[in-house]
Amino acid sequence: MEYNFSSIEKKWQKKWDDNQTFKTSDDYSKPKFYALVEFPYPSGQGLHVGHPRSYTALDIVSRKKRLQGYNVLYPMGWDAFGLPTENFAIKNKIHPKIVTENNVARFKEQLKSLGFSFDWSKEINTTDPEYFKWTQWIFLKLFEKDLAYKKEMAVNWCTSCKCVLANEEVVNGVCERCGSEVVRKVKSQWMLKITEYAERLINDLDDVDYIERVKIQQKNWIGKSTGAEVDFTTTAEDKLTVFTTRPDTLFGATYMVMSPEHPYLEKWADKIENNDEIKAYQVEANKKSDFERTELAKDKTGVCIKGVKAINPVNGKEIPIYISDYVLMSYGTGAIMAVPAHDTRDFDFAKAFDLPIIEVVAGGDVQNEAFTDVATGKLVNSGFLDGLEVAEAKKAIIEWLTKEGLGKEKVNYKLRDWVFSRQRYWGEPIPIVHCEHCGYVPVDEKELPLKLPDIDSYEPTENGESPLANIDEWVNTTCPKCGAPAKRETDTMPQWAGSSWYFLRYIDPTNKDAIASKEAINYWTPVDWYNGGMEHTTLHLLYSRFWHKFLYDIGVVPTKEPYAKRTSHGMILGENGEKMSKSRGNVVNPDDIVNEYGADTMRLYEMFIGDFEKSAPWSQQGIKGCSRFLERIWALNDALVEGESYSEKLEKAFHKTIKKVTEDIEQLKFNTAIAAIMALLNDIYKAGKINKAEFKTLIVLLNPFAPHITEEMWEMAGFEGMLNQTEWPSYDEAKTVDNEVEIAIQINGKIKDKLVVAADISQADCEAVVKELDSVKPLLDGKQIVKVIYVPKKLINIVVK
RNA sequence: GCGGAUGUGGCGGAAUUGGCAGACGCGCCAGAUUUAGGUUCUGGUGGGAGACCGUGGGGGUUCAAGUCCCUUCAUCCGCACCA
Repeated sequence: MEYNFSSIEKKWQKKWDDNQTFKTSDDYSKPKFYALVEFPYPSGQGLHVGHPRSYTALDIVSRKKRLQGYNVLYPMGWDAFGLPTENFAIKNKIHPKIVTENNVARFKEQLKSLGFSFDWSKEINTTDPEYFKWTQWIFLKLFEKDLAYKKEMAVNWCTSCKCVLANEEVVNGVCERCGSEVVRKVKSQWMLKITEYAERLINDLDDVDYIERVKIQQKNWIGKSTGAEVDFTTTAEDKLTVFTTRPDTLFGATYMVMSPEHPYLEKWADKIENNDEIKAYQVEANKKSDFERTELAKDKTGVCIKGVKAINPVNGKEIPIYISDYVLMSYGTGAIMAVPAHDTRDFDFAKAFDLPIIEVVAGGDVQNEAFTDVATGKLVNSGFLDGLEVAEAKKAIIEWLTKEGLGKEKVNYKLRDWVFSRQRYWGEPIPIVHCEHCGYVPVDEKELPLKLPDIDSYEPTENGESPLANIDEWVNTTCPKCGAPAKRETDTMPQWAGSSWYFLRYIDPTNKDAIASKEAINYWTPVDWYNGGMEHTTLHLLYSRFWHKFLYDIGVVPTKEPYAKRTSHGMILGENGEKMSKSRGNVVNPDDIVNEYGADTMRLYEMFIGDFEKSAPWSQQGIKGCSRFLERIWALNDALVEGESYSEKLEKAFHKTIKKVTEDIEQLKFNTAIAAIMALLNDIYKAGKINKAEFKTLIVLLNPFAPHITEEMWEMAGFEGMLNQTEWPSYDEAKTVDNEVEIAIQINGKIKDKLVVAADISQADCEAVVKELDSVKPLLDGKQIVKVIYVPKKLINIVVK
């Protein structure tokens, strides 16, 4: 009978649906396994071939875990708020809600056509008011705990989206989404104090099983550095405080630099003699975006402040103060002490402005190059620090500063607070009311969800306000506290809000009284295995860890970390090895593959394509190999025989394959698991027949990868029930070991021959046999045997002289 | 500049972590089946006529190196004046 994948796949997809085969059990006595993949943004383009790579991987894990007796939660939902939908809505004059519905319907159909074992009864959608009610609720809790605040600040402003972007959303100076120019603009924004969690976000990485590069990337992003804050007195009254990681070099500070935005410049205006020059520099600096400032201004520029000097607290020396845009207001204190001898930037600046360079750590040639090594070298020209090593000097100077009241130890982070406002319609409304008397007042929890009003125009206003600002009847309300007329917050939340906690909602998606029931949360958290893209490491993954820690602090969740294990899949590239994109014309549509080869082949190929964690180019030829493999599997229907037809060799091959596949799936090595099954099939073909027990084992092993064909073959062979209700095969360790092995015979490390021997042959016996071989004996003639290395089951190496 | 990876046949990729390099698949070659093409099946397939040579290049450690050490080159990704 022909392998008609199309009808087989439809048949089983319907059956699974009708029977709710993959519905998660409420039996909390069973061991649980929570498998999670990043839920997609339902874009108008439909599913990309990249999506199924992640989904298939954890579908394989989920299906295997179910067969192993776990209660598995493998859910799917929609991260549906966001700009592309809104832009499409504006352009085509369709409500974003409708656009979302259409896109979701398409995605869902595509996902179902691939046979994923999602529990669709747990489906969620971030744009559903019953969902975002809880997104808003979490925001109110953050507000209540002072972790949400409003602040006037320079923000990244996308000129095309007319919207604020988080730092993370600005890539190379342009908007990550639309590619338009991003400029700086001062606006009042809602912020979340993620910085308050910086230390815990670093430390708790020790307790989770994330792939190393994710941990490293998150740590780098948070950017912890330990140093000291030091107060410099000035000839103006104010102390100028700096942050430095090298307090040990304090004696070498020959000038100071303030950021052009430093508030002291205004304050000191009457003491500064060259205000015009400074103003001009500020204007220049302000014109540049952050990108230009860092990208183009490698040559140091700046202006010396005339009329105010600073005093180095360690030696009382008067030193000049400059302003320069290489010092950022947003990091540390907005001012630095400059030690040109031991910092490359300070060195460049000192050279440009002809400032003195004083060596305080010996070991370099500081007149020609900054000496930044901290591991070697001892302090010089540094008074009481002389002779100490850098680490000792750090300790000593911090002690001294603390004692003298001139400074203290200090930790700084690169991580900034999270800009949480968007001037857009299609997002969760921020549930805050602004009252002239009471300030920012939270909307009463009972009022949630605070829904979006239906409006005709979703365009942001020219002055950058949210479209909601135009809806008077929505904006105007009363203060929940004092009852006076008040105005609603018109900004909405960023797309990251809904995805920061979605894995909790899957647990109990229809709960009206809480994010999820306590019992369910206690059972299901943390997520056991979360797979997603590397691009979400510093955005979604960090944000959701932050929210989860907050929810832990307020007693909503029982675990400090949301995800016990995090892995990441590589990209699927176009056939030409480049990233798939419309403009490159190398996009592969998953629908076409499913139509031409079937879902099982598609799934198999995406897993066989290469190392799961690395990117790999698509190949139309390669997919044929997987299609052929399934055809060969299917053909076994005709090779099926009754009774015990085991050859011992084939039996061992089975046990080895069970072991390999079982282990490989856990280790993300899907490609080699499939290769092992292919090799086993080759062995079966050599035998020419297969008995029922072997057949059963084979199709169960293959089932997680190719669920439709294996269910069909299960049914055709007359096994009981559905395959997905059976058990994962076990193996006998003893039967994975061969009795006879081929070992390599080496003379001086070069292979001269191979020999089949009993696996447990002794070295002496083996040596005796080997030395008499025709291929070996002449080579030993007249030589002295220095030693013999024998590695059981591997090789024997005779070293001669 | 800093951080992270990667480099193995014509191609995608394996290699139990120091022990027979190239599993598995694609492609290719030959044979069988077929009127033929396609499909399918069987066999072969790193290079070299050979001794031998082969995991980006060079050096080293070792009985033994894709794997460890030093050095160098190339490509990709992330961050980027973070004091």
